[in-house]
Amino acid sequence: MSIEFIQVAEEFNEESIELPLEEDGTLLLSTLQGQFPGATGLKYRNPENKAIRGIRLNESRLHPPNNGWDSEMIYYCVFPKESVSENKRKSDDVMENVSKSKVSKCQSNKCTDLIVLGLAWKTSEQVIREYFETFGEVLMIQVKKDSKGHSKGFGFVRFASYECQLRVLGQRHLVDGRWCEVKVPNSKEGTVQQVPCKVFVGRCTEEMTQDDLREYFSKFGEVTDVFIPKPFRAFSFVTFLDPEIAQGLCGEDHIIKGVSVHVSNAAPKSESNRSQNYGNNSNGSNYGGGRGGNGGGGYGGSNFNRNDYGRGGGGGPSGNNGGNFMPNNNMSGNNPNAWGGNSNSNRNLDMPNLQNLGINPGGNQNQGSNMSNPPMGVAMNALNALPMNPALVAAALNQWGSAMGGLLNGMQNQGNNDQGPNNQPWNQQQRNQNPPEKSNFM
DNA sequence: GTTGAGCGTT
Repeated sequence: MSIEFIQVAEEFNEESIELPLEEDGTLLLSTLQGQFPGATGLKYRNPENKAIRGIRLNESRLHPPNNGWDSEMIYYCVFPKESVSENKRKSDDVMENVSKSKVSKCQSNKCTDLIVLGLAWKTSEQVIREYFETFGEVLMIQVKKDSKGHSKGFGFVRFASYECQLRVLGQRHLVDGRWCEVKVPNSKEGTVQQVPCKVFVGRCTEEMTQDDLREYFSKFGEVTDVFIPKPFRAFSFVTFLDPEIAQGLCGEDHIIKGVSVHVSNAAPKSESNRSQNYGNNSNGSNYGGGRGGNGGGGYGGSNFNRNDYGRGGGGGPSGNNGGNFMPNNNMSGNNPNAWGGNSNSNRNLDMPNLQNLGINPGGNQNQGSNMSNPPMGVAMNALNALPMNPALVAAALNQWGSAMGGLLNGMQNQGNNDQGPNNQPWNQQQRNQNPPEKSNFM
């Protein structure tokens, strides 16, 4: 009666792989991740009502649906937001291109220790290692502990390849039942030069879909995100896995669907542009920046539509419009001046989120300093002072924004409101479709 | 035995 394998595919319309079940009928998450690095769960289409159903996940085991696994069914991987679902394809070529290009002279693609925030107290280095090894070779895992040997809830990870580092920074992480954040540590600030992954694509037409852009730009390297503002605004953002690919495209014209588009840096430009406002706090949201005070909330009220389960971080302090940024308008006169105050029409933030904008809300990289978390303008000034290519500077912001985006997407609910018993995050429970066992967390 | 923003030799 029981089956030994189930069919799993990365995406719809992709070929499936048979994955072995355990004796108890569950599928180990590690088994899944062995074939699909970065996957955090499974889903399938319920034949009865066509709805997508999630597979129960508990203690790193995927449990069969109530009526058991169906050997005829294809189960599909679930990836965290911003996860790269095409890892199997382009990554090798990308890194080839990169390593053969101008990168080596620039230390931007060096791995650094990454801080992992939000670990469960219980989580061991071994468990963390097993998790991150699904992304690639791990050189070091460290959990910081107090004198009694109890975890402080954070640690460090170091990858062997920069590609892995990029992937990991670009998403959030479910480690041992907790959503964790991985960032470049503050101590590395300024040391690590991050390069922009995101480009601005100007002169887009309304006919260009996300898929069109993705397909077109994928030939240069792995595309991890395509953002098209709605309503239509004649530009979009394309994010590549590899920043060098992104850099290489900047300044170029490309023809997509017979239309010439212009690629430029998706980054804040100069001081002069910075007084602009991303618009409208009409829904109470705030793209951060502006307040001179602490680096706390500011984004709490934002509505990140792309997140299915991380919502509800009730309104952070509204950071009254300081420190906002224009995308780089200098390259193409065609970039619509769209960020500025138009926008009562954008009710629910179909505007790009922080990540798409490449913005570091609240200057969080300066935590722990006495700089009172300067708004971006200040950060930019500081960065401009560095002997770096301004494009790379912009990129750094981009990267930070990325990390922050992950934070916003993933961390919003964890540990604040609405937690279950024992401080278990309900969002986790929702994902698991059942309340987590206590043993999951403590 | 509690905690949940943070930033690494212990």
